[in-house]
Amino acid sequence: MSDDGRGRPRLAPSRRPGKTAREEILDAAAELFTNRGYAATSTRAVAAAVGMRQASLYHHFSTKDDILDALLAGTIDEPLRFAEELLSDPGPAPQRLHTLTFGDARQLSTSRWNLGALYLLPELRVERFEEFRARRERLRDAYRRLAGLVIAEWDGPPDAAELPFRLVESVINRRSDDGECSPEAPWVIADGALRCVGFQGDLAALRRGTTARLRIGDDNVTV
Amino acid sequence: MSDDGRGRPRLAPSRRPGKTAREEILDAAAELFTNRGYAATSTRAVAAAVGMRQASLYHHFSTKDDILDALLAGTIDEPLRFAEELLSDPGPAPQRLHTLTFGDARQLSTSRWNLGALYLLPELRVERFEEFRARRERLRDAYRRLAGLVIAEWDGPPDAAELPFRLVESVINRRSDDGECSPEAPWVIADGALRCVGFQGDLAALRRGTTARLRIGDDNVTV
DNA sequence: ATTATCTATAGATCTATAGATAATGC
DNA sequence: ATTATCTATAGATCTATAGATAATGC
Repeated sequence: MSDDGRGRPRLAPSRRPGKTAREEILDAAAELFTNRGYAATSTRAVAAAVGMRQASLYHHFSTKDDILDALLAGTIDEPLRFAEELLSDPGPAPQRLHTLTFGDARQLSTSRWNLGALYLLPELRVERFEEFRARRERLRDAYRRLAGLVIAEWDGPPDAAELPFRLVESVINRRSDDGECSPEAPWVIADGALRCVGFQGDLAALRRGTTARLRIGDDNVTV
Repeated sequence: MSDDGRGRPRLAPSRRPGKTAREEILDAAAELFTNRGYAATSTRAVAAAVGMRQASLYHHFSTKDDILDALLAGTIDEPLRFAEELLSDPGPAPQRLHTLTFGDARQLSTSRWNLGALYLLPELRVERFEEFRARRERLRDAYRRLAGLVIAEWDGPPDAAELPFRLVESVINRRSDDGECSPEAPWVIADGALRCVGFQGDLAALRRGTTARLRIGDDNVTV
């Protein structure tokens, strides 16, 4: 923790990754919320997983909902930024859609916890989470627009514009069912997204373009 | 209720569809579990939505988990039966996969409550729901096998066998996000599932075959 | 003085059980 | 007698707050 030494010491030693107590709490909450459910996880259980007392959580978060919101916000900001960057990019639409779907599918499949499983929580249908829901809708819309461009270009099925976003989300279900998602899956999903919207060009070329854009293998991976 | 008149009368008049108290409870629970979450819905709330006292639920179900299990079992049995029937059917694989994906997508999109949203609940990861999880895995496996046949036939991507099942599930997410799913969606999903696995034949012909098999428009719709 | 923790607890739940009651069936 | 409801409540939570305590910073 960056606040190391400040404040009364904990009874138990720290047992979570994270530079700050806040990060430790978020890591513990992510594990419990995704594995046991949000409503089913008590603040006491989160505190125990961090190695602190239940009341001490409230020094870092005002309510349990605030913990959930911090987790959700952390998953959507970068994908949304990248999607809107790609949407205003001048390159060929199929390549952009391929890169977006692969990038997001990979992020969802390799993140430490399967936080995407929280996106459909009925608990999010309240004003408190309006901002998160709005950002996710913007991401969904970026997918639809990009897919629409490919559909127009390849004379694909007009109503299929929704499918690429949903194929990417399927990573969440696979991790939920199997505990993991194979490293090939994001590629298969990106290819599948293009096929769904009627693209019949060279998928291998799109894979090369996506590899180049995301600099896979470099240290500069940004997604 | 078929037990009409038997037992002490309720204080409130019945306000749910269903011939029996059990069915009324399941309808109320389905609405609340899907709209507010399972753990977040109290047995008191379910009882209030039925128009009875909290304790009266326990005359029909021993535990809250039993209510959830009854709801889940009711959604999986028929799709599983139909999937395994199609798997052992002698017809062309693309037609069978098209019919299966359309049938299930339509069922998920038109059911009274979006019960599919309960499939990923972390609460289901306990012994109590093992049977439900096993049945759902059998359904998933039937999809994978049928998809594998089409992939072999059309030299499609070997790893895409998982995608049709996930595309069908995307109906759940769309209802969850939008409150509904367009009547065209099941057709778009069935076509998309075939495209994903490399099928490049006549989709319009598959649609006609699916229409015939499911007798859409007849009174005999079985899925 | 400030910070991060701790102990203790208020007040509001929640699930499930015990036993009474008000119908119909026989 | 049987059934389906009711009232009442036990016992176990759960979230959040109040106020004490044990560190470091100044």
